[in-house]
Amino acid sequence: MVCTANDLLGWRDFPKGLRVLLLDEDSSSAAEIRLKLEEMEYIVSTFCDENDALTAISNKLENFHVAIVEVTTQNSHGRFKFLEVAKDLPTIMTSNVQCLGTMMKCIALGAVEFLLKPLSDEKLRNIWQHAVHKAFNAGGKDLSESLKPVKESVVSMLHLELGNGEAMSSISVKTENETALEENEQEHSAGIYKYPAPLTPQLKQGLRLVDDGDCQDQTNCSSEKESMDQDEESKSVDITCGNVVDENIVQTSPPQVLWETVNKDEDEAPGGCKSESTMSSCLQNKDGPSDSGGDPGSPFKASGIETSYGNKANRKKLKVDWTPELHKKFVQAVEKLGVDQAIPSRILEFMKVQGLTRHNIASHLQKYRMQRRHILPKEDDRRWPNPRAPSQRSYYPQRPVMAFPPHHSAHTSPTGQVYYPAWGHPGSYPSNVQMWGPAFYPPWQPTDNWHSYPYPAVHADAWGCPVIPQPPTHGSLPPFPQNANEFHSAKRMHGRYGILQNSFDLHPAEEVIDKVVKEAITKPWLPLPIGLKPPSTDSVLAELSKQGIPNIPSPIKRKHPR
DNA sequence: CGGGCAATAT
DNA sequence: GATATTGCCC
Repeated sequence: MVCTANDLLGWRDFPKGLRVLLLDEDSSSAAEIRLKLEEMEYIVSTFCDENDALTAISNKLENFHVAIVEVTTQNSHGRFKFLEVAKDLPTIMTSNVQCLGTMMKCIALGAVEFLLKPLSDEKLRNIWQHAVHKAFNAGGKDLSESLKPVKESVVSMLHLELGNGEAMSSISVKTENETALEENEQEHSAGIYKYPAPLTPQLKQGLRLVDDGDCQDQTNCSSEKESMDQDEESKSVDITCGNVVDENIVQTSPPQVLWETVNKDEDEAPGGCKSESTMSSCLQNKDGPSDSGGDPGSPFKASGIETSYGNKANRKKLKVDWTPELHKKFVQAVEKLGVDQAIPSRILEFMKVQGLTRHNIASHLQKYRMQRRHILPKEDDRRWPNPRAPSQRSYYPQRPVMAFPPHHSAHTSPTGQVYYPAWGHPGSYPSNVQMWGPAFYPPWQPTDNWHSYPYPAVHADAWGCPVIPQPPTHGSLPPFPQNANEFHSAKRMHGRYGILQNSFDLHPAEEVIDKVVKEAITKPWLPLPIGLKPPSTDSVLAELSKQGIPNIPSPIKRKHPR
């Protein structure tokens, strides 16, 4: 499946760093446009003279990703020429006058769009689409150099496989909602080439909208009823709803919101309208500095979504989509509350996410605990071969409640351990792969094996798993793979693998390496010390078996019979 | 009512 | 198969 325009619509801030050639004889107009573009973080090169522009293009086509060219009745001829010369550069024509003939000719000559002046923010904001469109439709061969990075970047962001165009998960890709968090993101203005992912901390939530649902059950983000709590940081959960029957995308312009289609085949039962709705968090955090350019319109200028999909007795289940952000919030809540206090209702209260129900939380909590149970005991087993002698009643090691700072670049727990957020910073969440791991590590955890091995690449998992500070030897490494390309397990292993190789001398056995990699791939949530041989479940079992312990109680089993 | 777990659904 | 929802028990 190929990436469709729909997939791209939400990347509102993608264009940062995109280079725009602006050709406009009207200097004041040019200045104005330039200013706007620059506010949007495009990089603008202004030309008043057509020939200069052409020269610039011919010299360095790769310096531009998209062009905006003013056309008048006087200069139209030259502009047409420009279009022909610059046919590899997505060119938007603009003019004060609307002349159908001119428009037609421009388009015919390859202009991607004709915009009437004045060029509003709206018009300008999305000009990047042409670059992306070109990038994806020009075919690898004649794809101009300037657009390749664009393509790569987009591919990265969409978690597509590069190369063979096997854009696998394009449909399953869920855009992540990112609170353009308060922090320190690397603001390389032109970073698009280097760090595509971080570049888009502004990536806003993607909401899957399926047509025809009742979106407005209890939880609609649009529900203005008792809107969010009076508080300042409430998020809300947005539910997309509707049946899975064919749906068309509705592109709303509300900032940070992407309505994305879920093209599921309706192989569903004919009669039974299986309306699967998902609720994804849509941070409409007012606090967010995110609204940089803010949408001119109301932050929530609902465009039809709620209105058109609002009714329906079809009150089907709203499936909560635990986006990383939502999850993160959840984890934070749990951590803040402390394990003993972490019960659904409190978590719910703490999270302040509109639309979430206690049940949702409970469910998630259940999974969360399951994961912990699955993971921690295993690590414990490594230390204490006899799993049958649990030292604690609780599966959740107690840890002092700690107050997280509002930002997540790093947290320091009372014990001095440094905690990192799941993915470097919220903006760089590279995938929709949920990573489950312990939110709390037992105090003992980091003290032995963990510390002995360099493990700079992976700092934490989604659960806010603590990580050790970077060893000096790897101090120069980035906090986390910054490249969204590394989104899926195999690739995410890159970092680990690198470490692995570094510690090759410690464990030269290739099988070991393979095993480690395999397991790491299989269980991406495991922040395993790579230098250390991480036993797979099987190997653990085998080892235990060798030691006379035929099996270990399944962690999945209920704690106590009912 | 609400927590927690298993069963069920998607 | 993983996740989320439902159902049921306490």
